[in-house]
Parts: sequence; C-alpha cells; structure tokens
Amino acid sequence: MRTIQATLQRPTQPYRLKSFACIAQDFNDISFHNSSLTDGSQLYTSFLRQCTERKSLSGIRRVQLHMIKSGFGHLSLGNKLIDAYLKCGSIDDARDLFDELPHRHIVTWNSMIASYSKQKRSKEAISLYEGMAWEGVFPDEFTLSSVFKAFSDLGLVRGGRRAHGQAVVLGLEVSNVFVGSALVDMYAKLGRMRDARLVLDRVLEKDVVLFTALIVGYTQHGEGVVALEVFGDMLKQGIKANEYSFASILITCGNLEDISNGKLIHGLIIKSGFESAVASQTSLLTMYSKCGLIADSLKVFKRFVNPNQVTWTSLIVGLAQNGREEVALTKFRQMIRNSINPNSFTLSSILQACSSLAMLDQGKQIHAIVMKFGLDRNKFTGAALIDLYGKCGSTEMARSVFDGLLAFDVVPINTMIYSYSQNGLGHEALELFNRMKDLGLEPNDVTFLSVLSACNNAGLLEEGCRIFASMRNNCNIELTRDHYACMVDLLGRAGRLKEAEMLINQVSNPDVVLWRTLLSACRIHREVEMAERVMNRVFELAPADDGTHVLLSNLYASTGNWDQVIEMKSMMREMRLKKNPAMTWVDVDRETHTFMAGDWSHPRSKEIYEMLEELIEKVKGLGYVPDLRFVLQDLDEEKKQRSLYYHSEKLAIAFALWRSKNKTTTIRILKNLRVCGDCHNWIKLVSIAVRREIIARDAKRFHYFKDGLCSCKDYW
DNA sequence: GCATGGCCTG
Repeated sequence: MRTIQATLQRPTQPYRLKSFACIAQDFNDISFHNSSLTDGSQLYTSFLRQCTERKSLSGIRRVQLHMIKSGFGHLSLGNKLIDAYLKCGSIDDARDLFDELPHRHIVTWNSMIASYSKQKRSKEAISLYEGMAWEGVFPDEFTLSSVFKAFSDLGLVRGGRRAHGQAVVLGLEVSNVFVGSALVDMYAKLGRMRDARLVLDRVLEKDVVLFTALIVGYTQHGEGVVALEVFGDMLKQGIKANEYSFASILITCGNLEDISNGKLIHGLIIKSGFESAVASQTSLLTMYSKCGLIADSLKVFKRFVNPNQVTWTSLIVGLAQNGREEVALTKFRQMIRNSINPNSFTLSSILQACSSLAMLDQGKQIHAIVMKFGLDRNKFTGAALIDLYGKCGSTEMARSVFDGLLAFDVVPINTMIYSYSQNGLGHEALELFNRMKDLGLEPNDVTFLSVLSACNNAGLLEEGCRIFASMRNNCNIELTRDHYACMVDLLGRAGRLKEAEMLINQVSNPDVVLWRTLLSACRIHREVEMAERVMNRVFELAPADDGTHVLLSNLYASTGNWDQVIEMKSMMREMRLKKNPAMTWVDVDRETHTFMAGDWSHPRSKEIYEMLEELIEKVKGLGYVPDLRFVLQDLDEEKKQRSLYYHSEKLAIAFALWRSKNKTTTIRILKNLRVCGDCHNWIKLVSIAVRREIIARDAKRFHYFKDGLCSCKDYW
C-alpha cells in the first residue's frame, strides 16, 4: 500500500488520481512494486498485468471503464486490454472491445484469431482472418499458424489450401518452421497425408515438432508403418526426439502391437533421459498394454511418483481391455482413495469392465459415481452405462440413461439398439432405428449390424430382409461381410438354408466366418448333407479352425453319429486343437465366483453339489428329462446324465441359490460360451421350482428366465 | 507437435 501512496503523490491529473485510488481499493491486495510509475499509461499497464495474473475479469472491466471515463481508452492501451481479457479467458469481452477499436495492431488480430482457434470457435477465427485484408492488415506467421488449425477443425480443405497459398506467397512455408508444422498438422488432420508430406519436405530447417506432426498424422490414419519410417528419417537427419515425439511414436507402436519397436523406443527414452517425462511414460504404459503385456504396463506405472488422472486412467483402460476386469476395479478404487478424480475416460472404461463381466451391482455403484461427477448425460459415459445395463439384462435402465442424454449421437443409439437386440426386443430396436431418421441422424455400419442382429435375435425374418435390401440401395453404407454374416444367420436359422448359401456366393471373398455361420445353421436344422459340403469350404479356408471342429462334432453328436464324432475328436487331437473350456461366473455379495464343468475347486463345493442334487430332484418332479443330445462324448447313459448335471452354469446357479436361500433376489450368471440346450431347459424349470428369476448372459445374448419361460422364446 | 474413452454380426 505504501508504494501506491507514493505513486499517487506524483499525480498528473487529480481526477485520475482519485479513481486510481478507487481501483486500488477494490484490489487492496494488489501492490505496485514499480515505484517509478509516473503516468497513467504505465499505471494501467501495471494494473492490467496484475489483474491478468489473478485472472480477475471484474478488475479488467473496472480498468476499462476507468480508461473510458478518463479519456485514455481506445488508444494504445486497447490492445493490452484485449490481451488481458483473452488471458483471463473472456474472448467475448475481448471481441466487444476489438470491434470498437479504431486501430488494431496485427498482434491484436493474432491474439483474437489464436484464441478463437484454441477454443474451437473456428468459424469466428476464419471470419476474422478473412476480414483482415479489408483493413489492409496482412497475416504474418502467427496468424497463419493459428488459422490453419481452424480450417482443419472445420474440415475445410479449400479454405486451408487458400491460406496455404498465402503462406507460399509470403515465403513463410519454407522459411518458417512454425508455419510449416501448422500446415503439416492441418493437412494431417484433413487426411491429406500426401500434402502434409510435401510441406515437410519443403521446409528448410526442420525440427522435431514438424516431424512429430507428420508422425501423428500417419498414426491417426492407420499408417503406423510409415510413421515409424518417418521417425527413423528424423533420427537419421540428426534431429533428436523429445518427450512428445516419443509419446507419439509409442502410440504408433501400440496401435501396431509392434512390441519390438516399442521396446527399442523404450530403450531410446532411457538413453535420452526422458524416463520421468509424464506424457511419454503414459504412452509407454499404453503401448505395453495394447501389446498385451500387462505386467510391463504395471511396471511402468509403479515408477510414477505421483500418477495423475490420465496415468491412472491409462492403466485402468489397459487392464479393462486385457481381460483383467477385477484388477481394473481394484485400481479404480485405489485411484479414488488417492483423491484422484476420475473423468469420462476413466468412468467409461471401468463401466466397460463391469459390463463385460455383467457385474450389475458394481456397475450401479459406478453409475452413482458418474452422477456425482455430473457425467451421466455425457455421451461416452452414457453409452457405457447403456451398454452395462443392456448387457446386464436391464433394458429399462439402459433406456432411462439413453433418454437422459444431452444430445443425440449415433454411438449411444447403436448401443441402445444393440441392448434391445441382446435382450430379444426386436420391435423396440426397430422402433428406435426408424426414429433415427426423424432425429436427423445417419445410421452407420454398426447401426445396421445392431439392428440386423436384433432381427436375428427376435426371429424377425421379413424385417431383417427389408433392412438388408435397403442397405444395398444406400450408397453411404458399405456392406461388409459382417452384415452378410448376420443375414446368413437370420436366413439359416429360419431354415432357409439355400437362400443363405446363395447369399454367401454373392460375397466376393467369403471368409470362414460366413461358411461357419451357415454350418451352424445346418447343425440347428440337422442338415448333415449340406453341412459336409460347407465343411469342405471352411477347411479350404481355415484347415485348423477349432470352432468348425467343435461345430461338426456337435452336429454329429446331436444326430447320433458317434463314429464321426470320434473321428472329429481325434482330428482335433492330432491338430492339437482344444475346445475353449466352458466357464460360468456368478456374482454373490460383490464377489465373483468362477465355475467349470465338474469343478470341485470351489471351497464350498460340498454344499454346492448337495444343492445341485436337490435342484435336480425338484425339476425332475416338474418333468425334466436330461437331453442327452447335448453330451458330446459317447458315454454310457448314467455317465451322460452325470456330465450334463455338472455343467458350469448349473454349478453356478446351485451356488448362488445356496448362498441366497430364503431370498427372492434375481440370480445373474455369465457364461463365456453359449448356454447348452439341456441347461436352458433345466434353468427354465428351476425358475419355477425355486420361484426365482434367473438371468443368464451367454456369449451371444441374454436369457431372462421367469416362471418356466425364457425371454429368448427358445430361439438362440 | 504430445499421454487416457463409448457401440459391432458369427
């Protein structure tokens, strides 16, 4: 305060003096250290600087008001005021003032354009840039660097090219590496990698930023191999990589799952002394997890002294996507305990972990956290929540999340359609699909896949055919093998095997999946003859396809051709093919229990098997007869029955019922393969016997068992 | 120029 007083004793005009005091009072914690301030201009400047440091918008407004009153405004200080507003984040205040200023310095133009660009208000950035020339102000390297971003943000290739032309005319394209980098970045973001490359080649003095822009561009357009080459070129030219370029090239390695180059880069990072640089270490972590090396990922994570939000999130994403859902949940809880807030990235990933294990209770807890952070209307977390509820069999909850979303987006809609599909609600899926047009949204390839699968799961043959036909007329959608596979399945399961086969023949290069789908339809309709023909096609394309061997041996088993079953099994043995073992998970009291067929590894196995025997007796009373067609071994009758009784889903249900005796809660199980016909029938009867609802999610869809019926209407 | 994310048939 003393310094202010000192300044104020040397006034130039009494009026100003008084008002400075007023301003000073409003900011009585602001002090003036520069006692040599003698005129208003310097004093204003000093005030503005301090307001900027404090991010005090009201302070700047007061200064502006005072300047106007004292006749100081609208002159040289205007640019400084604009700068102060921009630094405090109020672009609109800055613009109001900007429009009033009679003389606007190129620097002020640049600040305005750069701010609009940064805040993705790209249209405003471009319109200012285009307005400059009218006032006889010509863009410089700063103007161009920021306006390129605006063009790429809006996808305006033509405008971007025009601005590029201006850079060429001004000679800045080759001589200024900032302009060059911004240009490379623009073309990369516009997907014009050839142009980006040409620009880079022309820049005289290249640097690491310029190269990184090109590397990122190639990586983001799926040309990781080229990105690696460019990185190599950069090093060859003696340009050293820094933290950011390491971060970028590691993403490339991760996408390519190129662990050998990844490790090479890891070594380079250590050599170059960037071992504690956050961005490159986070990329390193992600690279290892994308390559499936979770242990290495964890090792990198442990080296962080203070992992931040992004680091924690990267770890959790890696765990969730590598089938380590439980560990992901543990880490998530640790993150929260360490007072690191999750963001929409974290929450959507952890929700993904919950939905892939159908952990409804855990998922609901995460939903509460999502709401706490105000992200329940966010499209990413929203889609993840819809997916969770859909995969847990609660389409009502999924729908309520969906209805709460702020804006319509194709992904949440696809997720919702797919939720209906999984739960056999074909008509609901179709209704939403039809509504998309009214909402002005273009369905994409995933939308069609989801809606076709909805028709498939609900047995809506006519509707499916109609949609498929409409896709063929829609030139915006590329018909993929996946869409064909869905149709083949739909036709095949409806028994229209000939048509399904004809459809496959229309595909230019039918792959194994298509033929195997038809083969599976042959199995359902016990079409041994066609199956053998199709089998040959499958083995031509994939001689060692384990799925096909299993499928065929199932077909032979269900038609009682045990000789062929044995032949298949021995073929599988010879080729060392192993059936994926069937597993069932069940969540009881927030703990996940895993079961395999005939499994005695559970500590409460004795109780489980007792419960199971009890259940079997009960359902036998309701007419249960073991369906021996689902036994894939040629055992004697008694053993066949036994092998059916101990299927993993039966064990899991017995356990869950034992643990929740006298309760009425719904039992939820998750199976990695598709539920077998015998178990399906058994569970229906159990739902009557114990008067409980049972929800089973198998590899393909949901089964909602209640009062002896299943939501799939025995069609799966 | 740089680190993390949502939906997908069989």
